[in-house]
Amino acid sequence: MGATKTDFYSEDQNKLSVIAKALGHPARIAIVDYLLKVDACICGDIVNELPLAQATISQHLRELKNAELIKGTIEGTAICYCINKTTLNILADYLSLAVQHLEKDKTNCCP
Amino acid sequence: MGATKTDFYSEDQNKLSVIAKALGHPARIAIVDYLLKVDACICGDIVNELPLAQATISQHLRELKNAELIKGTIEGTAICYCINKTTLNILADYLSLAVQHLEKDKTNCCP
DNA sequence: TTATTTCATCGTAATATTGCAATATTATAT
DNA sequence: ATATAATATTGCAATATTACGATGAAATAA
Repeated sequence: MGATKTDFYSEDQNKLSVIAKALGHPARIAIVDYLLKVDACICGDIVNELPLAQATISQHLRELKNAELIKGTIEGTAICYCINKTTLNILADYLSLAVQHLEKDKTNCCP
Repeated sequence: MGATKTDFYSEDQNKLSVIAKALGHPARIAIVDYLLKVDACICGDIVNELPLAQATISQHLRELKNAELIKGTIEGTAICYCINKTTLNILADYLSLAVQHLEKDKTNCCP
């Protein structure tokens, strides 16, 4: 056991969970923060920003890329990463709607 | 190896990753979806909604509670769960700001 | 060609997650 | 007190994640 029953859930649910999971590690939040800060697509100086080995950073970047949260293009010797707005939007929209829905809701149980 | 270096990251980064991680499983997205749908704090009929054993659901609920994404109060024999708007807001706000920031940004590298 | 630089991948160890059956806990009903 | 109902916890097996050193691949520089 230990394998997620992906088949059962809706596409949306699976997609949302993949995006959330990719953000579910402080290093990857830190990478996103950094990419937001430098605004452009500065690349692997991320290694200098985090206390992790290059191999580990590369692995985290791959997970962000698998979740389509970042995209990257080869730029000479380096690689240029930047945030994929579209994917970030999917989760952002879901949460906005959820919060909005809760805002309207009067039932204030579970104090 | 295999233990996350929590110490290095900011409180915000850790908090955000904990929330995202809790949403990083389709069953837990499905639980949140269900809690949003029923609007009130209907409880453990969640077991009938998902193809998982009661023990597994309980475990997922515990993780959502640890991340403070849901709160619950004892209601007779049952327990009444509902979404914790405050926590959902933390991630929602972060993503909204990120998207907003990207909107402004002209640099459209990484095509 | 031979470095050097930059990033990716492989192999491996430590740890965490997922899922379930079995059992425990807690409150209500009889 | 005993039974029932709803949820939690425990123990365990399967799998996934995290992190790193070592090595590989590709482009540039010497």
